Amino acid sequence: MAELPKNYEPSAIEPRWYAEWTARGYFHADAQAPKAPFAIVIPPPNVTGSLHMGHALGTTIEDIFTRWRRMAAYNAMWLPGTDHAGIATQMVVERELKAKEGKTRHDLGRDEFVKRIWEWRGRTGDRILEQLKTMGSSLDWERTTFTMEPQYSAAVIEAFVRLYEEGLIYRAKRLINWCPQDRTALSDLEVDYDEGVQGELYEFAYPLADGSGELIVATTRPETMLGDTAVAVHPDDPRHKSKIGKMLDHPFVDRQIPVIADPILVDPKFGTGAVKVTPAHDPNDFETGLRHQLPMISIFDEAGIVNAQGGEFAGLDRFKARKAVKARLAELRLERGSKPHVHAVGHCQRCETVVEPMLSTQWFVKMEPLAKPAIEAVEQGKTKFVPESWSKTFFHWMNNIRDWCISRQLWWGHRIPAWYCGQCQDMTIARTTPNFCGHCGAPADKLQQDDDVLDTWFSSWLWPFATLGWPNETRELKTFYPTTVLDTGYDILFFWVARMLMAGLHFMKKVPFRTVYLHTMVTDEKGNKMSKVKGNTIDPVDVIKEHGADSLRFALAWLTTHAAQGKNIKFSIGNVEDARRFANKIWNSANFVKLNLEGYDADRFADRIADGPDNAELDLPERWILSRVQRVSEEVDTALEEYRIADAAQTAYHFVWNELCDWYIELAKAGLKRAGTGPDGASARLKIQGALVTALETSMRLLHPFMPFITEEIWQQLPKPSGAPQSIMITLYPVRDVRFYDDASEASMALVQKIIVAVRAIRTEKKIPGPAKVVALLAVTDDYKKTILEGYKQIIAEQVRCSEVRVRRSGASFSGEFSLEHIATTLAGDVEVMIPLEGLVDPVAETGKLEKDLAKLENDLAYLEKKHANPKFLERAPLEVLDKDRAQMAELRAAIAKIQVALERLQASEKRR
RNA sequence: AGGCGCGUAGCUCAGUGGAAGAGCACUUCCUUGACACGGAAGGGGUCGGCAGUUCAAUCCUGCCCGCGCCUACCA
Repeated sequence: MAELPKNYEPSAIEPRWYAEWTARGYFHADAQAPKAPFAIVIPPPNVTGSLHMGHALGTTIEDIFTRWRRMAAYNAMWLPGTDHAGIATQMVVERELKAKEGKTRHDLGRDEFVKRIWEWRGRTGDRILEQLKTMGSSLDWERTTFTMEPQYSAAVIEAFVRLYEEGLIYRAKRLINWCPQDRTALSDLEVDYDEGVQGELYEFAYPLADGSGELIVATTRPETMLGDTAVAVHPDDPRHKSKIGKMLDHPFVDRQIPVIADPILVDPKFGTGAVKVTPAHDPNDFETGLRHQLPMISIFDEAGIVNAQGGEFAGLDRFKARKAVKARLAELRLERGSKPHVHAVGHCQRCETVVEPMLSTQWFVKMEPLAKPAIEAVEQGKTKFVPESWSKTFFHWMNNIRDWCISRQLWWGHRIPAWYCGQCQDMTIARTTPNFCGHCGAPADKLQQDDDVLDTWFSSWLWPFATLGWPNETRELKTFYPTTVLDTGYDILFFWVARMLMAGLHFMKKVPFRTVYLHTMVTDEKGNKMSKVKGNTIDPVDVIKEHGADSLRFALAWLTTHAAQGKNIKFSIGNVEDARRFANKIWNSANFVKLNLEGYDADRFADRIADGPDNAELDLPERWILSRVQRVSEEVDTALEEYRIADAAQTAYHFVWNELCDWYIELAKAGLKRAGTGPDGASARLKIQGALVTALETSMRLLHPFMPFITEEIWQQLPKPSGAPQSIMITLYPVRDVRFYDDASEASMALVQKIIVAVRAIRTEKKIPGPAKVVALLAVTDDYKKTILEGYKQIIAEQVRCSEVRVRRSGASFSGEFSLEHIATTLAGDVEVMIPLEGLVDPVAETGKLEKDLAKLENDLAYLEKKHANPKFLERAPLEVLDKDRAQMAELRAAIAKIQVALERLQASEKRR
């Protein structure tokens, strides 16, 4: 058999297998298949997107779950798709239009511009989906969905119309978040608050109209005074009480405004105790305006420029207006000072422009009736959060939910299905373009459709069922809804997860997913958010090119613990390099196995272990490794069931590296050497080869969800019994086979390992070079251990490269066999391990070392004895603890006795000298 | 301001009511036919501080000190 290349080269393997899997249709799940369903829908990346570490993490997690369940014979379906991403996409195309043609979207007009976006999409394709393929994602590509495609759009409109008919969608003039740059409304969630912006609290005076004085107000936004329609004071504030009801002169516009009393808005302890009220540009003032029926005067246009209401300041940008207003107030001697003030300023999530609260007619979803069932569903455990602590955050937001502004003044998106009649002014809501006004019957040409489109999230919240054919009652929905797991970053818990729960319960009457797995954010190694501007990004595409998708995936899986809130995955390329070393280790272990398969017959070995290990006449190392691989399989499977991804990955890693490679392969080398190449050794060879292949093959299946490519490549090359499947993807995931659980062999092997380590430690300590042959003497306390060690002394000798191992009962003397003054001694548990080293052992140093060991053991024993001298402990501690302690004390006493014997021996030889 | 969470080996992080673990880094030795992207043997931690509950606390409770995140309208 050809030797594999020395180092693993992922680039030679990964694309080939992905193509093969796709061609064989392994990723596709048949909705008719008579298997238990397992479904995940991908959080649809933006069409404009390019693969970043966040996608890589989510993809890795989702593919691990999907492959794992697929291998457990579930009907595993992982649904791909992309989001039209309203603002983001429109911005990209607008920028391109500007750069290439020097035009704005208004130059083209709406229809032409939307056409250009579709063209752009056709040109760039779904680049992000192609990138997901390089990750090894086993997505069911036949089900790829785009949120703007006709079928999906119909679902969005259906949802809108139903909610409207149910009275859960309404159109109203409200104070909303407005982005003057993008010139659109934003939902509350789309506003990011910059905490702690250093600003100023500016004070100026409004003169009382009756000339009886003035009222000083404090504000962070002086320019909004152009829209003031009142000044509020606290009704019980003695400083201002007398002014309530009086009028104030506005210095710049021809208007008098009242002094009103409002205990909600005004905190008398803050500022001057008087608050200017601008109902059209501040949420609190808006509420105050409603309470007092104040006029609401908008002073900005949609670009944030002062409008005609601003009198002499009309035409100025908001920030220029601030300076101008302040300057004029100073001129008029109305300025009353200012002090530094730290406050929060809202920015547009997309373009970072300071958001302007504006009075505007928009569409809203009434959220409370939708939130209630979602809260109940989570309370009742119909959907579970992992980690569980996120449910608290969820409840907090859901219990304080506010109506959702869903209209956007964009061109790219699902246009609101509302038509306004030019004849009767009434509004018609319809699933398809109406031919007549629903109210007065006016013909279509009198109808004008609403210009606005829906918030992108209004389409995404339908994702788990709209992708499966809703509103039609499809077989897909029946099979795959509710989906099993939703995996996403915690950053979109409110944007997406909470809203999907609400939509799913409302439209499908069932939760959209059983489990929400919230993963953390990936940051750079210092914990900073990765950003192109900062230049600290790690591009998964580059990482895959250089190190392979398997390494990237394994690195991420290794780091994916149940992360605490507020903690991120600090990622560096070093993590990938570590994973790559692991891939290389696997590769070379497979190489070793393949090089040692002379004459191996997989069918014969399969027959041999068909009834478990007892009838197979296996030796200790084989019984041990086959037992271990089963236990590890159980551990990994359990960890995945509990969403402990890092634990699963690390458990498999440690098995492969530390047990299979470091121990079993070394034991197998010796075993194969012993068996030789002749016919006499055929049976012994078969058992060892079989154990090697079985352990490695099982490891490949265990690791396949984490590292799909390398495991497939190696799996393909391993000999398998006839009738084996064509691909590792369609094998069964390893589940425990308890017949191979072998406590006795594991215990024996643990003892053997302990002794091997002890002998090696002596050799290292005494600086005995490799080839030097030594004899190891073992003194044991009981016959059972003596029997075991007698049986495995050859194995020990092979592993520590000594010429001979002799075992005696403690007390039985080795004297007469070796010169006792030159023996190095150490303990492996309670087994005394001695190596006679003529001329290499300094009796004084050896005495010192042993005394140190003795002191530690005595200290340990004293601790336990003291504990056991406490009657309350004996009375209240559970039996297992007592037993464990007692066993430990027995072992300690035996060990102490051994050291004492060794010390006496040294002293005796000292005397003789 | 409220809520959630974190503080464990030099670094990044697991973990458990019964005298602490991993990866990387570090020290010494080893190119013996799977792998130097390797092997062997090691060093290293009063588990943030103080009190309490308990037979027993790194783990539970309270307070304190540092730090992160989320939500919120303080002019």
